Amino acid sequence: MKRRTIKDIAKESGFSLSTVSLVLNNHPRISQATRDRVMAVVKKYNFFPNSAARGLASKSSKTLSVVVPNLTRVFSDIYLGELISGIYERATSQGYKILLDIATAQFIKSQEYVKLLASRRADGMLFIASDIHADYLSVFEDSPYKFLLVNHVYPGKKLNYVSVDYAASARLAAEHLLGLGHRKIGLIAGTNTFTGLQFRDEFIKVCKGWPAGSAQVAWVDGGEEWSQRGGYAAAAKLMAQTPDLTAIMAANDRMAIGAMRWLADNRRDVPEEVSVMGVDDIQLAAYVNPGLSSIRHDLYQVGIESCNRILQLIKGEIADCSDLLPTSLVVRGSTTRARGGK
Amino acid sequence: MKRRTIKDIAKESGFSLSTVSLVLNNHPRISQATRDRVMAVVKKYNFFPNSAARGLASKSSKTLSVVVPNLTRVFSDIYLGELISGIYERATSQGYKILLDIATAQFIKSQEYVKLLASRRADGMLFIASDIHADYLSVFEDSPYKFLLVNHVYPGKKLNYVSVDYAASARLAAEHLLGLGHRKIGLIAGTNTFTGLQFRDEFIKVCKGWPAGSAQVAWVDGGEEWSQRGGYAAAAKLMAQTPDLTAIMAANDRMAIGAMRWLADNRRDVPEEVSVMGVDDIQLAAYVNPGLSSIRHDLYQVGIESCNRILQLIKGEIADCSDLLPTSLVVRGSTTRARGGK
DNA sequence: ATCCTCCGGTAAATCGCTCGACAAGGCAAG
DNA sequence: CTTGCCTTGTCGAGCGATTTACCGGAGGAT
Repeated sequence: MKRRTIKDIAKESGFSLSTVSLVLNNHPRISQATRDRVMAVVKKYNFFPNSAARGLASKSSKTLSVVVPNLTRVFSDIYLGELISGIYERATSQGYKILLDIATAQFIKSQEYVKLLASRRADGMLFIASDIHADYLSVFEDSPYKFLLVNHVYPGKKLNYVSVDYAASARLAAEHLLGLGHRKIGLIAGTNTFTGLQFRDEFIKVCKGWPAGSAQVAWVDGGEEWSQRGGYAAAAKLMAQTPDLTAIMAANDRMAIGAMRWLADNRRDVPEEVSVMGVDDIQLAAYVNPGLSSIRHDLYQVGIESCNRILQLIKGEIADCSDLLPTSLVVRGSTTRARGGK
Repeated sequence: MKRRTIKDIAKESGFSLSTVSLVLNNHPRISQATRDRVMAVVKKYNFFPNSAARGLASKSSKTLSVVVPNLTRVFSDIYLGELISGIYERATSQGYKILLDIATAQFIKSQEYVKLLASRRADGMLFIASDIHADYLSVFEDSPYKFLLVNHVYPGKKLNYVSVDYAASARLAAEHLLGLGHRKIGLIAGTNTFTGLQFRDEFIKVCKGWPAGSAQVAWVDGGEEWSQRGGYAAAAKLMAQTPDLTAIMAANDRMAIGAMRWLADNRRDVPEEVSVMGVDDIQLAAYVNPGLSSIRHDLYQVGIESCNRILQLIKGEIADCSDLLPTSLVVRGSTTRARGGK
């Protein structure tokens, strides 16, 4: 079975090269009759136009680059799943394909992030892998490349982004715990992203300034990976350091679940002795015992929106983008009124 | 900043178009001196050759298509994470990029799976999304397209595959439980994949034929998604149906964890009353309480191996491929000697 | 009948790079 | 001094589409 080209289709259908091309691109210029006759041949051979040739001539690859963080086994992260599903959904519906990359040391070092766009392998880039050391992203400030941070921000750099509003989440979480009377709160923070820092700072700020009586916050770092394991260790550290705290707030659900696990292993009842709260509202949050109170982050929606935006940037419909999406409180069994609270 | 081409580099460096091309492809034909002078200009402009043009001229996209199943939020699945990480690792080291797709209804219906290869958008396809209804994959039997099933098999079709040996896993699991004296076993099976069926059949066969006394196996379907939720429901059904069983075997860890959850909710002690066992040995297996006994499936390795194979197929180094990778038993706290057992 | 629009289709110039065939120059051997 | 070979670089013909400008003919208006 020899490889066919548009030329073969043209010959067989009796029309010109250009006509076939126009048909393949649904150009209105072509009459229905011609269209049908050409398509019959296309179907007959199950012909699909060469995409490299297409890309070369049209100067567009119809491809989006998606860069995810280099966590050890990265996709285990539910967080990414939602995001990518959302992106895929939008991208596909617009005829775009997704090129997947992991932000490994090698990826950064070899400048793959700019190579992808410079070589036109991708028309735009959705970057989910940002952290506070991603200084190399400066290339994209005022560049002609279409670039967007997904669920991240980079204060001080002019970079497009679509993200959940982490400061708002911090506020919701703090208000929930404070409202339950908690005044000694342990915070397991993620400090390797700007959104993580925003969350921590805002959370502490709200606790300090609470009208009904300021609360103490002891915070520890939950580790680079925001993992269950990290949350487990962090809880241990927190409880050793401040044995009398009545609530633990973790910057994501996985760390919160790790913390709950430590508390269970050490015979501390949740929520009777210690309330625990997470962020993201991953599926598993409803499945642990007791159910984990959380802040709902609709990452699927962030994926959809990010993709919408990057496509608009590519089409030139917008010049830049900085969206913050709202979040909401989800109360389950893991948080309750502080023991000994008023 | 205007878009540069290889021609600009040629002009500026004083060499011909072809020379620059050869330099960029590390062709040995070119002397070090020339190479250096050309590369200086390339670096100066941070030039990256247009990949569409490259693909067109070289008839190779240096891209691999990876197709994952259409579970609701697909990447939440740890299973896939390992696989994709392994694939990415290999692919990248060989200069290949990864094009990601989800096997949605639309994907199947529009024949994207063949379009990707026919349009040369990808040089080969790694298909992780197979199930027993994937009949459309017949296109790839004896086709010129480079296609490989990842961690799946398709009895009756001549398709390349690299998979963990599910029958061997079934044997290991059965022998473990039987060795602990279990004679009434509930099986939560996955019946929408051939590997799932192989596992079920082999498990039952070993139980029936056990030398020290054949065991009864009651099996139920864990659902299409092999999820925690499915495992939970399946456990309920199983215990209602056969209240006196002493062990539950689930075809993957997530269903096993769901089952454990049901047992906990219904005050049945694990493993004292009911032993529970899973398959895959996902990270979470060590994190539940008690730790989940499982069969270790090194999916990362499957990813690596799959990628190796598809690259060999592409290069024509091999003509077909059917690899089964070994598995091993991991004993944790969730399985113990059957109560009332001999 | 003449002129002017549309309408539907086509010719041909790209797009930016690869690679096999060819050429020039240097050097060793005959 | 040829001849022949080796090394290094260049020519130029594609690769398979897109897209702009052009063109012939059918109607409609004058």
